[in-house]
Amino acid sequence: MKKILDLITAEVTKAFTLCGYHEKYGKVTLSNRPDLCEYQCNGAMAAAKEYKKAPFLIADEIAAKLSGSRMLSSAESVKPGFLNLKLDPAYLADYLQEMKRDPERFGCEKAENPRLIMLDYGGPNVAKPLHVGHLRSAIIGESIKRIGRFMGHTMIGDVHLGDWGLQMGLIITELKERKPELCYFDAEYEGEYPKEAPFTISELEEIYPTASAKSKEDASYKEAAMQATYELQHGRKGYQALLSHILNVSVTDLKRNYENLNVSFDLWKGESDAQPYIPDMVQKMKEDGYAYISEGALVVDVREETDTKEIPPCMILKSDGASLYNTTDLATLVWRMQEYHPNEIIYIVDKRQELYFTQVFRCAKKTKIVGDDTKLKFLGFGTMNGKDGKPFKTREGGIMRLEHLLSEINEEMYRKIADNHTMNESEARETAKIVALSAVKYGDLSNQASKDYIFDIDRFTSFEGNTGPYILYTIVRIKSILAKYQALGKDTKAAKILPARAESEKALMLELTGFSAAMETAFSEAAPHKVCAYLYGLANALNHFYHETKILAEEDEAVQAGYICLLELTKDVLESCIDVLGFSAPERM
RNA sequence: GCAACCGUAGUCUAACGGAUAGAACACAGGACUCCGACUCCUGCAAUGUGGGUUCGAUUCCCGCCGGUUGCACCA
Repeated sequence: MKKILDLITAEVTKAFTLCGYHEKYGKVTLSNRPDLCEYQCNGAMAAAKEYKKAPFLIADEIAAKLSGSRMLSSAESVKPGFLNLKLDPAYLADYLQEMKRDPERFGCEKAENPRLIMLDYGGPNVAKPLHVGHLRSAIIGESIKRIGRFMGHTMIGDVHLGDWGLQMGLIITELKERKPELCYFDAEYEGEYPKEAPFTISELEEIYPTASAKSKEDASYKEAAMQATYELQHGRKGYQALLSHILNVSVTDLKRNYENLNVSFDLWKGESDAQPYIPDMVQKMKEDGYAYISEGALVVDVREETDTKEIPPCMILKSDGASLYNTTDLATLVWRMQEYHPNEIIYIVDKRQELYFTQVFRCAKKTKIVGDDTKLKFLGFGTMNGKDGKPFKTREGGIMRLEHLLSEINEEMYRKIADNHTMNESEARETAKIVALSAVKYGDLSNQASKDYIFDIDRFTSFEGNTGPYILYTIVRIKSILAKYQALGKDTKAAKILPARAESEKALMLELTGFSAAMETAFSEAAPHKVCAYLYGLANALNHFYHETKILAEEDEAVQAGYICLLELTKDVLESCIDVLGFSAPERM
C-alpha cells in the first residue's frame, strides 16, 4: 500500500505537469505549520526561478487545478508561494480502513530488494560481567535488527565475543596459582578432560579482576600470563580445554543477562573463531603486495588522497609476530564473507572506535577481503552519562554492573506500581519488570544513537512526558476500553472507520498514516529514535482524542464502533512500534 | 600539536536549506457527576560567537570560543 505522502505527491505532481511545469516540483511534505494545513508543497517557490514567474502565481494555478480532487478537501496558495493542503476526511477514513485490513504491517511495504545484513555488536568479553557500557550496543542493535526484519531484510546478529588475547592468559595463570593440581596444567596429560568446569561463574568473575590487578604490579606474573596466552594460541590442549570451559560458563551467564534485556543474537561467534583464518589471510596480503614491514610490524597502508588527517596504517601483526584486534576483525570478515556474503555489515560500537574501524574497513576493501558489493557501516554510539554529565558510575565510583542497574530500576518501578494499585505481589513484580525495561530502552533509543546522553532513572521511569512508561500507559488504557466494549457484548466485525468529525480525531488519523514512512526512515537512517518520535506523537494524539471524546458513552452505535475500530488500529500500531524497539506492554499497570 | 564530533529554553531533547525553531521535565495558571486525571488545556522560556553563500540558514562554507574524543604494536 502506498504511503500517504506519495499519494498526495502524485496528485500534486499531476497538477504541476498539467499546468506545464516540471514534475520535480510536486513534492509534498508534512506541514510544519499544523495550524494552517496538514501537508504542504513548496515547489512553486523553487519553480519560480526556472520559469521566471512569481511563485504565488504558480501556486495559484496549482491550487485551482487541485480544487476538484477527491483526495484533498482544500488546497490553497499562500503568501510567497506555499501550497497548503488538507486531506479529505472520507479519503482519510478509507485509507485507514485499508491499513486496518493488514493487522501485521498496516500497509507498510517490505523492501523491494531484501538485503542480507549482519550486525556486529562489538562484543562483551567473556569472564567479565556485563556492565553499562554493553547496554547501548545491545539495545540499539536489537532495535535495528527488528526494524530491518520488519522491512523485510534478513538480519543476522553476531555478538562477537571477546574471547581471545591476554585476558584468557590471565585467567589461566590465576587459576593455575589457585589449583595447580588440575590436569589442565599438566603438559604430559593425555587423557580426557573433565566435562564439568573447574569453576563457577561467580568465581570466574572474581578471578579476572584479581589476575588483571596482579599483572599490573607483578612483572613475572604478567610474563606468565603472556606465556599462557601464547601457548593457548599455539595449540596447548589443556589450555584450549580450559578456554572452552570458560566460554561455556560465561556464555550461559551472558545469555541469561541478555534475556533479561529481551535481546538475542543469532550467532555466538567470538574472536577465537576467526583465528583459523588468520594465517592464510596474512599470507595472501603479503603475496598480493599489500602488507609490508614498518617499524618491525606488518602493516597495510590505508591512506587516501582526500584525507584531511593522518590515517595511520592498519597493523596486521605486531613486531613480535602476534596478532591483535585488527587481525581478528579482518579475519572475522573473511569468514563472514565466505559463509554469508552479506550485502552489508553494521558495527554497533562505541563511537570512540571510529578511526580504528576506518582503518579496518579500508584495509578490508583494499585487500579485497570485502568486495564492492558489500557495504561496511560504522554505527558509533555515544557515552551513557550519569546525572553529573560524566560517564555513568555506581555511587561508589565503580563501574556499574548491568544486572545491578536493571534490578535497581525494577525496584523503583515495583515501588511505583505497588504504591498505586491493588495487584498481587507476583503480578506487580512481573509488570514492574516489563515497564522497567521500557523505561531503560526508550530512554536510550529516544536519543540519537551517536550522541552522548544522560541516564536519569527518575526521568526514564516517570509515567509523564516522553518516556517508555507513558507509551505503555497509553496502550494499557486503550486495552482497558476495548475490554469494556467487548464486555458489553459488542464487536467491530461489521464496523469500519468513519470520516473524522472532530479535530482531535482527524489529528489522530493523520498521525496513524505516518507509520510506514516512520519505519522506512528509521531503517534507512538506522535511527530507532525516529520510531520513538513517531510513537510519542501517536500516543499524544491518542490521549488528546481520548480526552475529548466519550467513547463508551457514545449512543450512535455506528459512530461508537468506528471509534473502537480507530482505537484498535492505534493500539496495534503502537504495539508494533514498541515491538521493533524491543519491549512490550503489560495488560494493566 | 594535528584531526574528528558536538554546542538549541533553567534542565533534557527534535527539526530533507523553507512559513511563527517542535516536544518533554521543571515552573505559573486552569479543566474531573466522564471510558484509568499516571490525563488534557493555557502560559513562560532557546539556535555559543563573528563573517560568507542564498529569495530564505539550527542546517552549507570560513574564523573564533567552549566541551568531548581519537591520534600504530591495548581492545
